[in-house]
Amino acid sequence: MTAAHVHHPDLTRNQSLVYDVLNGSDAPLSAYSILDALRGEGFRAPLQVYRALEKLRAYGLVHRLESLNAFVACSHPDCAGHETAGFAICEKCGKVSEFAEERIAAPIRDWAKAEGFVLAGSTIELRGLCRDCREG
Amino acid sequence: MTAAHVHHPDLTRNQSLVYDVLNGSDAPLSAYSILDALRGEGFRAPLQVYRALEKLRAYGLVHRLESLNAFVACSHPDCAGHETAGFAICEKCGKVSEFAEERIAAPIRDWAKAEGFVLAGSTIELRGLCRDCREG
DNA sequence: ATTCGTTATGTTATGTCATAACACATCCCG
DNA sequence: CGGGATGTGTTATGACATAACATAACGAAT
Ligand SMILES: [Zn+2]
Ligand SMILES: [Zn+2]
Ligand SMILES: [Zn+2]
Ligand SMILES: [Zn+2]
Repeated sequence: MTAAHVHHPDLTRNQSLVYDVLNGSDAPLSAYSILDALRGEGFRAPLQVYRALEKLRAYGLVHRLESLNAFVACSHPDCAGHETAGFAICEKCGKVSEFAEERIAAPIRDWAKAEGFVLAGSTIELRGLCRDCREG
Repeated sequence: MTAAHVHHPDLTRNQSLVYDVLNGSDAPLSAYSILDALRGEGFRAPLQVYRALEKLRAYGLVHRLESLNAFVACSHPDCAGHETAGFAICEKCGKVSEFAEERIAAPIRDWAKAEGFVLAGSTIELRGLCRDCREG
């Protein structure tokens, strides 16, 4: 566990197990990968994972990557706040960088406002090569 | 068919059928919905739809909405060009507005450049209420 | 016109991701 | 104690996507 989210509303055993698996991975994981990682802890069925993920996402501890059907632990201290986080996904090594740039979020909010679109949430995912993989 | 994509590399029969279904819909459609819509034309299996969709996406005629697992016809004349299109999805009526705002795309490219991230593609999807549904 | 590579198609089976429905347990508060 | 809210376990099912193989259509080169 990194230092990012040490403090938090008490997690249940299942939620904590799922979070730790995600946080210990350096790439996004599918729900079924998490399930397999936790069979030794007694997990048997997908719902045990999905229900934990649902809560962890509500707490802002975990994000879903829509373009991968996979999940990552949040890398920011308080992500429930910044609702317009984005993700840069390396197609070679699988690593994901989460960013929360006001320079990117603001024009999106502006566009929505001008269109009369009531913004409830956003998915911003970039695909490409991270710096390490570009140079390698 | 709108006037948007009248000119184009010849589509095969399957590609043309799939495109017409998407273009005639005012909301995104799943691959299996398209399949059902085309059973009368002889479609029997998901791959017939997925293969057509793959080509249509390569031509820039169709986009995939990752957050919905669904597909829409492009609403721009030449979408193979602008690689950073975004979509505003109304959670009430299902309508999707495609936008290609330089104000939004530019800061994303700038961020990638500064990070050393080689941008290959992007997913930008907004959820919320469209103007009509907000007022209703 | 025949050959041959490329692209499209048809079909079956399988893989991957996600949720419905029901039962039982636990916790917290009044 | 009672009773609602939340968490859990389990089985079954639904929704989305692709692997693998066979056949057909097309187009350019000989
Ligand atoms: Zn975050
Ligand atoms: Zn990389
Ligand atoms: Zn487009
Ligand atoms: Zn609407």
